[in-house]
Amino acid sequence: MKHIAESTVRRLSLYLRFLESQMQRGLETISSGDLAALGGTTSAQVRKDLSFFGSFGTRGLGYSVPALTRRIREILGLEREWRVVIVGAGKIGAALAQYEGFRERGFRVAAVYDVDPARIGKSLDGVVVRDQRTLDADLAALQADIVLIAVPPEAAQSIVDRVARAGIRGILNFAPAALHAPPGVMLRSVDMALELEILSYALAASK
Amino acid sequence: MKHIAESTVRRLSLYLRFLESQMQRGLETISSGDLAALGGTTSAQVRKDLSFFGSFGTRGLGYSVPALTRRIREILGLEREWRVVIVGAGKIGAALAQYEGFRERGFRVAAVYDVDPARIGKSLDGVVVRDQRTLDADLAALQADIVLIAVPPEAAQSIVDRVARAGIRGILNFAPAALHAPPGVMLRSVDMALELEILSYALAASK
DNA sequence: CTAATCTTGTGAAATGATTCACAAGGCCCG
DNA sequence: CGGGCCTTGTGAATCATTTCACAAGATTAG
Repeated sequence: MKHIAESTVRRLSLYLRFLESQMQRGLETISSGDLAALGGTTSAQVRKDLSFFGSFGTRGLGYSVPALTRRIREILGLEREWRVVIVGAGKIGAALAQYEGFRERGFRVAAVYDVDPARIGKSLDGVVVRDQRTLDADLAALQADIVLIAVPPEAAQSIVDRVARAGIRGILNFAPAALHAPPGVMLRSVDMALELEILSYALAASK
Repeated sequence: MKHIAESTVRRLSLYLRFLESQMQRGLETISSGDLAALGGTTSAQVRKDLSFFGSFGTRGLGYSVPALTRRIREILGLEREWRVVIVGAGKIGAALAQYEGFRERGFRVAAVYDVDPARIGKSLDGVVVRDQRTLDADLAALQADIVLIAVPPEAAQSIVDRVARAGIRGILNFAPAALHAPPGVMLRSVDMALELEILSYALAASK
């Protein structure tokens, strides 16, 4: 299939959120304009986004809410459950381990790791923190699909290298560090301080 | 000034990180190629990014690390301290309140709010959780610049409305909800489940 | 059945971002 | 001091994304 822009995938996720909330209200159909209003975009953008994957709408009427919901979940790969391993059980790692939003959307936290003996053995919402030395060996048995990195920035790259070698193909990094992954491994970063700096720029520039 | 793309500002933040680490090592100058290698981009991109704000380099030599560091900090509005208020003291809010990365980069957590009596009064790294009912009235006295939203998704929009009315012009939202801010208010969202869904898409599509 | 009204799907146009390519400037060595 | 070697700064070209605009399909009302 042709390459799809990340911005398109991001919007599909948003549409899905909205569709799910509309489904709960029992709405049967929805137009591209309605979907656009939520996402802060335009109806043409919505139709173009969907058109990359086929044509799911009915002219004159709009989209079937249940059918489009199902189709987007399928496109995003959300039919299945994804098994997530968190590395780092500090403030951020612990908060992620207990975050409801992951479970709700089909991401199951299979294990949490740390190096600190004071943290190892503690339970976070039913998941016991394990010794990071066993991480590499455990990954296959855990059937882990995705690794979340929540360790100090100087330790982050070595985690990427280790889990990539162990066959992990998806990594979401929360450490404020610029990391590099080998080809075939998808690495994304969420950098909270950096997001604040973008706000800082905007506030300072608009003065 | 001409409008600057968000992707450019994002990269400037990354360059700054790298420059600061090079400064500690005492390096005097750096080339666009070196900066590019870190950010996973190209030397032309680095030069173009910087060229929007002036010309700071020396042909044949590169950029002065201290001078470029200072200049980027200035561009991003980071010479001053920004006062941040966190709304919501649940798992995520508490983790954000204690996050080192903010303090390190000049963002000072001035106050934390919650509605839950069980949380109000507790201390998070020296900041006492306050009653959310006093939020609107407190904001001016706190001289808050930026609000971080870490409340349940259904409560998030009303926080945006309240703090915008109180004069806040920068908001960073961590709730998985599509929010809308009035004109003149900069609103960004960090949606952790959505980042996982983008990974999910990539993993499912590459099969 | 026809007319009026919606709303999709999609080429084409417009806009935006990145990459290319090279002249110009500055350093260093002999 | 002159030649060789780097590296910047920047128009122009390429590539990507968004917006426009409209034909075509589908519904509803009379």
